[in-house]
Amino acid sequence: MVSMKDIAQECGVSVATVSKALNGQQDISEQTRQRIFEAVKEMGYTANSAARALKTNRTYNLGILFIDLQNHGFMHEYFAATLNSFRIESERCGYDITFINSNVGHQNTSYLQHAMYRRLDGVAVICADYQDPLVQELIYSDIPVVTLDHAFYNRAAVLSDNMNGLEALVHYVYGRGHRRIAYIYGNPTAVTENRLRGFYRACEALELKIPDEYLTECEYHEPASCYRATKQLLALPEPPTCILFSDDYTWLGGMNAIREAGLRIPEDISVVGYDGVHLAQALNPPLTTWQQNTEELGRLAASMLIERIEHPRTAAPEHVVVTGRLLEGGTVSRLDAEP
Amino acid sequence: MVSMKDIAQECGVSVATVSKALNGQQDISEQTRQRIFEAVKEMGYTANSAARALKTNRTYNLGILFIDLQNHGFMHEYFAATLNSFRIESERCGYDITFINSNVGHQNTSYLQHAMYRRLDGVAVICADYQDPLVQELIYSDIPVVTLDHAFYNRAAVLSDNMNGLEALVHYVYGRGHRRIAYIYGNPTAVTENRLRGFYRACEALELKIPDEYLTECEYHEPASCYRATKQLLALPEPPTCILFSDDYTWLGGMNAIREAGLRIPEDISVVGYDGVHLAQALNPPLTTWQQNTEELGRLAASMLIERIEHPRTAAPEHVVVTGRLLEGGTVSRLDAEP
DNA sequence: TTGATCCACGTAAACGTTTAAGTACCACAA
DNA sequence: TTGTGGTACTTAAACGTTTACGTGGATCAA
Repeated sequence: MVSMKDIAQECGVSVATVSKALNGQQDISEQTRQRIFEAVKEMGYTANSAARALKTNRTYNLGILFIDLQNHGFMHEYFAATLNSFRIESERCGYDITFINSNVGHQNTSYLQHAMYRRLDGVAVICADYQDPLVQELIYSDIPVVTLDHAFYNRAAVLSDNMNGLEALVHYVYGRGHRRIAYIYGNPTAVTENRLRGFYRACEALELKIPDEYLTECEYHEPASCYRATKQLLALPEPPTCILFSDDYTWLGGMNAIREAGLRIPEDISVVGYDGVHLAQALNPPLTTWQQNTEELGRLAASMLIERIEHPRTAAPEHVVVTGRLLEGGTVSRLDAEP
Repeated sequence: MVSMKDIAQECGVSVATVSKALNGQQDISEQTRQRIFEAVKEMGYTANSAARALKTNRTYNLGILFIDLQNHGFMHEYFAATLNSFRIESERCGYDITFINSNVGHQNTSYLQHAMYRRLDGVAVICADYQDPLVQELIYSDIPVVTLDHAFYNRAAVLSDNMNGLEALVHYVYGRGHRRIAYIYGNPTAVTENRLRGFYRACEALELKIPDEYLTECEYHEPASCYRATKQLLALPEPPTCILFSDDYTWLGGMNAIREAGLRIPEDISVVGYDGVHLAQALNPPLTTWQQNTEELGRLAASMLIERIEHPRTAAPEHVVVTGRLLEGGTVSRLDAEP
């Protein structure tokens, strides 16, 4: 592989001169710079990132912690989309990304060790078990960190507005005349708890009395569990006129239960999802839901992280909230009479 | 950051001794080895991958070319799942992965240059425009390469059995009594052309005469375009009894058209997808489709690539075909009478 | 003429490893 | 005694960069 030494030899200059010419230093004459660039092209020189990293202590590599225990991997649209936009922004800024795992060189290591081994400039925690001590060790290390949907003290974070999102959804269906509103929420995490909080807040503001049976839990990303929960709701003596579902994917289980009961959407019952998954928008009618701004979440995570890497002193560890928006599909009817 | 030099000083040995101890060389006494490991733990030493790479010419980093022009990113389940299993297998073997792009250090470069800059040990082309000269430059470079769903001369490849898959689907619906079989295929790529070939082969073997109107194209990953194509099929004087769709996602457009026409699935019309997307299995009835073995595709791509990296002479550049399987959902009726 | 200034380049050390080759010491056989 | 062989290290060079500092020559003012 051709190195700077070869270029230097070819051009009859020192290695330092080649380095400076390629890095745009000012104390190189236009003539020799030209000569060097020509030689680089002709001989097919490519810089060696490892050597550069060794010398400069900068790898231009960002770590991503993306551990999902259920092993849906990139199949979860919310994370996939956020990850994608994180990647795009990183690349735009000249950074590559590396997934952090615990298998460095055939031996089991901690996430932090992996990050240190690769000398990552920074780390984004996109998806992980935040209770895991190994995750916390990484977050509270000396490496610049940004977390998604979880806020840590003195660490940067981007947060989707889960509480406001659910609040807005309740207000929306209320505005269309619904009073008997049920909520099938996902099993407890920081995210679902925030949504639940939003639900309560809206109910309080609207002075809505929601019976206990209207609030049920279902397993995250498990349509079958949602199917059962929906069935129970429909079997109530006084069933809800509108059901909020934990997320667009799980909702499919609910849809099956509703179809099976011979009910039409939205004529007989209204439904609302959460996420803005593509597929649910291809259905007829498209699902009314809350679309999280994944594009912005990923982009911001990357740019905040890079900011903290490149300007450690000026960039404070903020917690930024990204707002989503209502996707008004066709699954919420307008009720004229109030019960 | 603590380096080998610090460890050496602490233990009163040379740097070479530390290196050899850590790398499991045999000419180190058990005593000093112990001392060194203790110092490593106490002082918190982590090896520097850049320095190691510089010296050994091995980065234990695999490149992934994953360029989708439509920018669905990881949202496409087939690629997402394959990528995920590729990643898992790579990590199991001690490799990290790096996405190849064209933005190295703020300047526009070729894919090959990026790969060379990072000194990637090998590259997997998961998703890309294979006509692109920059992609071909990468594939025909000196770097070990494996491609997905495209075979190149003297290069390793893993291929999903698109032809057999579609052939099997036709045989399946034929076996259930269908004769008027339509196929809405995706716009031409190597993949869709193979599927179309499978369709023709099955028709030939079964001596099926398919009218021209039964074969229509629709835009890849565009439910709306599939919606229109389906509508046209349903409006024919003699509509098909079964429609094969290009893929599970696009099929949703077809589903809407069918629902809109007031037809029931599978009582009034049968449908078949391709891919085995999770969501389509959550519908009721679950879609009958061909499930590509993404887990195996990704795993094999990684292990073949690593094999070629670690044993360049013994590992020949094979083309391996991975077979999928029929997912028998509930969307194909059994026809008793033949038309 | 001298001395200051500037330009364009060279020198050399350093980053943290790996590894071929060398060496000091000891044990043991002849 | 000498020679041989093995063990457990050390030495030193090398990988490809970057960068602080040095330097020789040209220019120019006094």
